[in-house]
Parts: sequence; structure tokens; C-alpha cells
Amino acid sequence: MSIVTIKDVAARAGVSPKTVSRVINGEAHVRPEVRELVQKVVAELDYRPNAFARSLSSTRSYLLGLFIDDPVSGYAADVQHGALIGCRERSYHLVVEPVDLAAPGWENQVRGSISALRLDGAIVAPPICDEAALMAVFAEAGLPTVLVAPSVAPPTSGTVRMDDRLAAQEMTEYLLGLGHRRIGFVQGPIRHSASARREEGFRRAMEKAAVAVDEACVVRGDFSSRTGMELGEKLLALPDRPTAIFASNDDMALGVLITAMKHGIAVPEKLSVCGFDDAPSSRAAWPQVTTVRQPKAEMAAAAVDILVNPQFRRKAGGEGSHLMLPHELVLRGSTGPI
Amino acid sequence: MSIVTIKDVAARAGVSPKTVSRVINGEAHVRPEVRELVQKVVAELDYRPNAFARSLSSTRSYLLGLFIDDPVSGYAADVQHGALIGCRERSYHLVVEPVDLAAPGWENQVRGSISALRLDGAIVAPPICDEAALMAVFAEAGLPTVLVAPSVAPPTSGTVRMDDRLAAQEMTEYLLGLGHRRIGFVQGPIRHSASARREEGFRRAMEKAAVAVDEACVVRGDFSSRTGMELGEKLLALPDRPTAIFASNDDMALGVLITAMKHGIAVPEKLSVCGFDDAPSSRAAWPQVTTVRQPKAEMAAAAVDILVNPQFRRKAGGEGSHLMLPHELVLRGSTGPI
DNA sequence: CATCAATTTGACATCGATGTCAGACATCGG
DNA sequence: CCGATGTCTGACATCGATGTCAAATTGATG
Repeated sequence: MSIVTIKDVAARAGVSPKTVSRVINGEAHVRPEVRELVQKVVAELDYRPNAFARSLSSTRSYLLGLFIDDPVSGYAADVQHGALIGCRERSYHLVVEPVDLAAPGWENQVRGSISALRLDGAIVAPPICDEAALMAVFAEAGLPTVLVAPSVAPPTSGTVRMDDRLAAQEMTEYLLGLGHRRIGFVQGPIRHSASARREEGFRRAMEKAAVAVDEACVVRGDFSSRTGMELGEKLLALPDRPTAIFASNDDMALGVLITAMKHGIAVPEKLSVCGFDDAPSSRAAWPQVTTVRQPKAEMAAAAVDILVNPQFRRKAGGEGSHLMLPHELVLRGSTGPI
Repeated sequence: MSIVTIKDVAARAGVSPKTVSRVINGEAHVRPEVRELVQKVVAELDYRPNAFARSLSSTRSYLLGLFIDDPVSGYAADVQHGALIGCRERSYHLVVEPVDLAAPGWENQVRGSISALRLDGAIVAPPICDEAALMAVFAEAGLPTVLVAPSVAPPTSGTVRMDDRLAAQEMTEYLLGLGHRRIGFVQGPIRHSASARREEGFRRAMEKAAVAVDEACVVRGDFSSRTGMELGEKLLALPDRPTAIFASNDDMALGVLITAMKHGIAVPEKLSVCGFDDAPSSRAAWPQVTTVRQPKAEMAAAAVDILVNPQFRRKAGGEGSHLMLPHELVLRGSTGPI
């Protein structure tokens, strides 16, 4: 007999399938000795409930959808990893659904996944978690939704995020603490909502320390290492060049670092460089780049926690659950005292 | 009415549910006009078959499992992306299952996914596709399995891969064609099966061109950019230093490139550098690194194709389907004539 | 000990699709 | 015009679990 069903267990234990079902789902109203017996038989037969039958008859699918834009990015990979771990712990499964907002008919694709798989919830990664049209689809389907690191929190979703502003502020304070006063800042792209918050944190720290920000030292990049190199050239060519450069993400920081090397500017002796995200690129060069660890995996795992929480599920759409996870400065070799 | 079922469609079209089922699944024996009518109604009602009901009654689940070791790596992300696209085209869904071979009980985890979700097939990414114990679990479950870029092809699985040896040979020939004779080679870690094949290709090209390989110019790294930098130092300090360095992967090539910059060795004027994989890191620096594009996404998509192919599925385990996908040299700025 | 409430248990319908099989209908040759 | 063959179509059982509800059992109480 290849596949063990609930009937097999029931027969062997001498009870009804329904009782086995009760034991499996941890419901009340089963005598302790019966419960134990059933559990023993379950273990013996290595019985595993058929997820399909289960979700067909009950209202839950034990399936969460992870909706992402660009599944290839390292960011998405970390988020997914966290979600996967969260699901595993709670015996849920994760279905990854790429969403290409540029493709016509993406809305139907999404609707299709939701209704065909009867998803129990959706985790939405940036940047598409800021897409109103997508949120509308979830809301319309009444699907509990949790956004990871969104820029705004729609009323119909839970959110899990980190404090970009505060983290940038702390990083800046760390640089100031090292004695730096002329600090260059490489902004991220405008459409990325985190960019603004990071810059805000930078400025706030400078202001609090009463250090003037030289606007010539603030330049805008697009999160690519390419612009990091270009803007690095620009900043380092300044007559009174900065002693530290804070880039809004790690790729750009890497670009700055490479440029410094190219010009024989010793890091961190002559120049401190730091980034944001703790992306793989922050470890690609030597010295490795000081950065802010964004708890990507933890955020995703927390999103799973929220989604499987019955209290949250009850309020369709699941407003009201908002979590802010702690970040962490990762101090590495690319920063030092002036 | 929120959820449209097959009965609703049947009622509206004035036929039986079974006929609707036939139309949906593209079965024969339906009069053309009936078929058309049903399709019209399906579209009107925006009907989507419930995947659970479908797989409960039929023997198929329309679900494929992607088994990966480290879901965070860029490699895995590309593979997953390809698999996702392949699934989408064929209205399958993908369930990502991380496998931690270090964790006790991983075998039961895997068995659990297979039997609870009634997976239709497994795609296994490197490096765990070379794990005999894992393969044994799939074989035992009779699950059709396709390995992506394995080092060996077990008799019970299909495989999709690229020709590492040939690609490395072509890259070397390209360098030779540019006039390079002293070519450094950075080997990959021994446990990575592709490493040996890449080195083999390098040596074969050198041999064919009757250029002696200076063993002092052949050094072993571990695929990290860190060792790339260290070994770069070593190679560039050689009395008669190489005019070109071929690293077995892009991270190491990036390390070499950074080291060259640090020493003021112009790339590609004084030194050509190339890597392997077309990883993001190959684009992280400037000039961007010449490399070999490994068709990761295409391999995964091909794996899906094989898995959903009925012919393959019939032979349990699915021996006999082996695909070799074409690679591509990506010529960028880091290589040039001597 | 009878009665009633609370607890435990199982019979049966159900979720939404597909597989099986038999019946209805059309076509064709003799 | 008949029977044989082949093409459509639908009734019904089924997949494997859970929800509902009533029956059986237990325990408490007067």
C-alpha cells in the first residue's frame, strides 16, 4: 500500500476517520488515551494528510503566496528564504508568484493564482507592495495580505518593516562619532520610497550634531554600482573632498570603494565608505563594506506569523497588524576614524 | 456569488459538468459548437478550476517542487525564475522546498512535501542534485525528477545542463585569439564538480594551441571574491606576470579585477580578466567582466518542460531525458588584445 | 437510582473536480 | 431499412479530508 489515508489510520486504530481528523488537527473532545493511540498509529504508518483533500473540505489551503516583482534580485531571495522558513515551522507551504506589472493581464494572473489555489494569504515584497492596483486585487479577493517594507500602509493590509530613517541616522551618527565632518551622501532613486527615508535619517543626524551638510556632497544614484563609481569620481574630485561617503545601498557603496582604490585613496585610512542593506556586494571587496543589516528574512517570517494568526485572518484584509523589526549596524573594515 | 464552480458553468451553458471538464482539459469528443459555447461561458464567468479538487480527483497535482539548498544564492534565484516561467506557461505552480542536508530529519521533510502535496515532479538545483541520499528519496517515491547542472546523471533522473568544458575551452581560445600566451587560471573549489570541467576546457584549449601552461599561473580559489583578490595579488606579483587571467567564476574574477585596479594595472590594456557564470558581480565593476553566460533560467524552464511531458512521466523516475543547453560568451570590457 | 448535562464519538453529507461506463445519437455499408 | 460502428454526452462514483449533527457514553446531582 503506497499511500496511507485517514481511513487506514482509523481502521488500524479502531476509531472513525473523524476522530483521527480531530487528533491531527489538535481539536478538543478526544479522550487522552484515544488521542495517544491515534498518534502512535499515525507515526507507525507514517501517515501524512493529503493537503488537497484537506483544503478542499475545509476553508483553508495551508498555502501562502509570495508575490514578487523580480525574483532574481538578491533582496527577493532573502525575503523568500525567510518566508520559507516561517512556512515550514507552521506546516504551511509557499507558492511563489512572480508579478510582472508590465505584462498585460497580470491582474488576471494574480486572480487566477488566488482562486485556483485558494491561497490563505499573500506576502508582498517591495517594490510591488506599493502598487495600489495590486493591493486592490487582494482586497477585492478578501485575501489577508501582509506587505514587507512598504512605503505606505494601505488600510487593508498588515505590514512588516524596518526603520530606514533611524538606521540611516544611526549610521551617520557612527560616522560622526569617528570624527568625520565632511560626509558625502549618495541618494537612491526617487521612486524607491526607502531612499527618501534614508536621506532623512542622514540629514537628521547631521542636524542634531550641528554639522552643516554641503549640498555639493549630496548626489543622486540609481542603486547600481555603476553610478556608485561615477558619483564616487565626482565626490572624490571635489576640491575639499569628503572623508566619509555614505551610500544609500551596498552596490553604490561598492562602486565608491572601487573608485577610491583606483585613485589610490586608502580605505578606511583616507576615506570611510558605508552602504545599506547588507547585500552580497558589501562583502565582494576588501575591505568589506560597513552597512546596515536589513532583517529581510525576519520580516518575511514575521509576515507568515501574522498571516497564519487567526485573529488577523478574521478581519478580512487584516488591517491593524503592523510590525517594525530591529535593524543592525554591521561594522566592517571600510570605515574608520578620520 | 463569489466562487464560480464547474457546475455554474455547466448550468449556464446547458451541459453537464463532465462536458465542461472535457472542454477545459482539451479532451476529444466534444462537438465544436458545444466546445465554443462552453469556452464562451468560461470566459464570461471568469471560471477557474479549483486546483485542489482537480488534483484530488485526478492523479495529477499540477504542482512541481523546486528543491534547493541555499535559496539565497543568486544561482538559485535564476533557476527559480526560469522554473517559475516554465510553470506559468503550462499552468503549473511551483512550490519551493528548501533542503537542509545538515538538519536531522530532512528526509522526512522531503517525503512530507512529496506526499502531502502529491507533487507531479521535482526539479533539483545544484549542489544538492549531486546528493545520492536525496535522489534516493525521490526514486523511492517514484517521483519524476530532473536535475539542473548535476555533475553525474543518476539512472533515475532526467538532466539539463550546459557544457562547462566546452565553454571554458572557447573562452580560452578567445583569449588566445587576442594574442595572450601567458594566461593565469584560477581554479574553483574541488568539491564543485563544474570546477574540474572548466579547468579541463582551459587546458584543452591551451594544448590545442600548443601553448604551455605555466603551473605557477594556476591557482586554486574557493569561488569567493576574497580569494580572487588574494590570488590576484599572487599572480600579479609573478616575475613574468600573466597578460590574462581566467577565473572559474565571476566573484573571483571581480576580486582579480579589484586587485589589478589597486595596483594601477590597467584593464584591459595591461591585463585581461574573465570569469564564468554571468553573475551580478560580473557587472559590479568597471570595466564589466567578460564571462560565460550560463543558461540557468533556461535550464530550469527546460526541466519543467521535461517534467510535464507525459512521455517522460510514464517512465517513473524518468530516465533518459538529457538535455545540453547552449552557453554564450559574454564579451565585455575586461578583455582586450595584448 | 433516575435524570439531566457535558463530553466523546461516529454516520453522513460535502468540498469541486475527474474517471468510468453506459446510453443517445449519427453515420455507413449492405 | 437494419445492424454495426463510432462519436458525443451525462449519471454516478470517487478522490481524502472536514463540517454538521445526532447518538452514545460518561459523570454529576438530587
